[in-house]
Amino acid sequence: MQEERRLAVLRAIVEDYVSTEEPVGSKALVERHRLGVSPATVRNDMAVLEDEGYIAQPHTSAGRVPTDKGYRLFVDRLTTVKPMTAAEKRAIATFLDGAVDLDDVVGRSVRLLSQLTRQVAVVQYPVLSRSTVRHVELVALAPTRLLVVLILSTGRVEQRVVEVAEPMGDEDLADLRRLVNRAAVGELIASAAEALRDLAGPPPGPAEDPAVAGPEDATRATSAASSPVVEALLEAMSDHRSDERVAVGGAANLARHVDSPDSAVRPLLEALEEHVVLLKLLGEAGADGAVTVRIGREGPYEQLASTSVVATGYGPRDDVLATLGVVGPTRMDYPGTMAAVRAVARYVTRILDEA
Amino acid sequence: MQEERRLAVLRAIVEDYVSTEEPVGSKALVERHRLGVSPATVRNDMAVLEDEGYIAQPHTSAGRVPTDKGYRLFVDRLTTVKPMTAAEKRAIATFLDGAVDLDDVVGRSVRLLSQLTRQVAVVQYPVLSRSTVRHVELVALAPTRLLVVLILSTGRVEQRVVEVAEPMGDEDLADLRRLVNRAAVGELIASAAEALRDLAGPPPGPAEDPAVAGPEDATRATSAASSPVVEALLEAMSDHRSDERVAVGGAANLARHVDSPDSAVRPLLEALEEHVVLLKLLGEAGADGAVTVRIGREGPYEQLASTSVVATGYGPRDDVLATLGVVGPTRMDYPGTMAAVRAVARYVTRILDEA
DNA sequence: GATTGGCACTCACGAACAGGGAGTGCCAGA
DNA sequence: TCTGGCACTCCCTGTTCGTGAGTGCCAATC
Repeated sequence: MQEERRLAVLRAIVEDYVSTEEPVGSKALVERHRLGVSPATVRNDMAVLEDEGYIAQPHTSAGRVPTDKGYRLFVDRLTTVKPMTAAEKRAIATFLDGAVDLDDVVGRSVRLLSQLTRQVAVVQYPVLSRSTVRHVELVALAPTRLLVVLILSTGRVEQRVVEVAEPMGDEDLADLRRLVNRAAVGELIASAAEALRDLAGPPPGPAEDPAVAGPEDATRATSAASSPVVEALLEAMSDHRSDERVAVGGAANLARHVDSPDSAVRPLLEALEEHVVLLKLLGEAGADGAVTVRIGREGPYEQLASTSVVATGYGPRDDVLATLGVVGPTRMDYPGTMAAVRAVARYVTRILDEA
Repeated sequence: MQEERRLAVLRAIVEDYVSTEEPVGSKALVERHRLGVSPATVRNDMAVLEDEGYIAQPHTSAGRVPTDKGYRLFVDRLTTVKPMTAAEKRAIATFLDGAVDLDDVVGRSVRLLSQLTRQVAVVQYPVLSRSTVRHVELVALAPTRLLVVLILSTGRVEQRVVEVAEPMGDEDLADLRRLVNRAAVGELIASAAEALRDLAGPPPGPAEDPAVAGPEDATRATSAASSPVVEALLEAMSDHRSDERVAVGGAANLARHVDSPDSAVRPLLEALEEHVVLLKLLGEAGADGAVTVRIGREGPYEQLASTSVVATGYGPRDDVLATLGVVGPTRMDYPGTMAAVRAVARYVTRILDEA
């Protein structure tokens, strides 16, 4: 009974502190919330909450401020994610629908998310490892120079220029293209990589049984070229740079916190440029629908002790392709942020599904 | 004679103010620089410089601070761009040499430039308008769905998915591919666009003389498909999004100025996210070698009155493909920044030339 | 036993104030 | 034309002090 009220008090403290940005006292609390008790009672509750570590005082005779633990309890038990309004949903849908390609989808998402939450938004590009090879294209730039283009099911395009030992004619090129595509198209990139490695053949024994690979496909020129081409493809596939790509938006929102004392804008700005750090921050995302919240020191970086991360996975058909989320001060509107993150993840998933 | 010394005083003021970040007084000036005169003399010079608008006092009885006009004079007449050391040059070269593709070149440049200058670096992607079409690739995703890939001489790849009215066989596809490539490859994108428009043919008269376009190329399916494909290509070519692409790096360096009063980090952070704004900031770049400096209010944005831009064009063979530069507070090390910008532009140009 | 009103206490914050110091302008002399 | 000297200005820092919001505790009350 009193327990229940204590939680109500905690909720009220969190809500007030988030909106006013100032430590909240017992008197102000009973005025702004219909708690039905006197300030003195609230004070008693506060004392208990403080003992239990949910709130703290910046100094004696100041109001109370939620601790990380307090926010945690708030997020876990005291809040229900408020659904977006119909108007907001429509706005999200139309904003994302205009996207022309993958880069654009990601770019729009990040802008949208940062505007919805007025925080810094981070969107990871769909990772390669789950995607399949849609097509491999070879273009002759010069007699011994090829442009290799790898097109993936996510819409991502990787390209490499390779030099080959011998000049290739149109026929050779067509043969090689057919060969490579036959091996890779439709496969997950992991298995495609394997198939391609087989194709290139083991370097020690170049005189392998040609009948296995396909007798009439392998002219001298194509087999000479296949090795560097396959190498480029493998490199493009395993290139971690792609896995690590993220888009960041709304950094200007940090300026709002520039005056608060411990907000530590500096390390966050630095983190935003280190994409590896960002990915670690986003963390392992739960499946679609489950929004992960990491509060302050729960995260992996000591320097970001006063920042929280709200993130979730996205991707078609329960296949979590990547993660998106929001980074902001621990003092943030968790319900609103979680709702926005969830909504955007859903719509992005839908868009990718359609494409 | 006195005129000369006055300029020396101005130079000394700029240098001291840039390094100390504090208004500089007459006494400190004679101590730190061998001016060979007394503080009183310097004070007289300062009074003249202030009358002429080159320096100003934040308040009475404070030291002097350069005005925009003062910085301008300093940049134009009092400074020689100090060349990079051999070690720096080597570092730049090796850092940029590792790049695998265009995106990587740009990404590395922006990181390099921000580290060299400890400011915010901005690098514009090479613009489409000067580049030529290297290849157009068509890939069938489904019977009535094509992936159109446009490959440009700069290494940029644009892609679009288009729906066509009638199913296309492999032959149709090959025909169309040949047709499109014949029209566009090697052309500047402006003339390629024109050629493509001719190819699609005027919609009112579909029964144009087929002999002109090439009799056996145009099967029913290909001519039905050509229109949407060409449309997608034209869109990709004229898509201003590509022209406007820029990379930004080193935003964390802004945190260094977060405490200074009028530095106005906020609008700058906002500007960094608005790529159109950034491009306007970089401005029309002079040819390679000529570094443009815009100081404070010389720039187009009132809100960025206390930020300067140091920029230059880059691109192979006097062909200015794009612009790169640095954005920072008016109080910045102009000689060092100009040297870094110039050096990076040169090396990027060389890299692009080789590719 | 939980709640409440009362009361003394603490401490951050802002205003008012004084002293020190860096810097200036001006003037007379070299 | 330069220099030394001098009075003046004002920013900055530290101090003091009053005020007010907020707390903790206790006795009284429901």
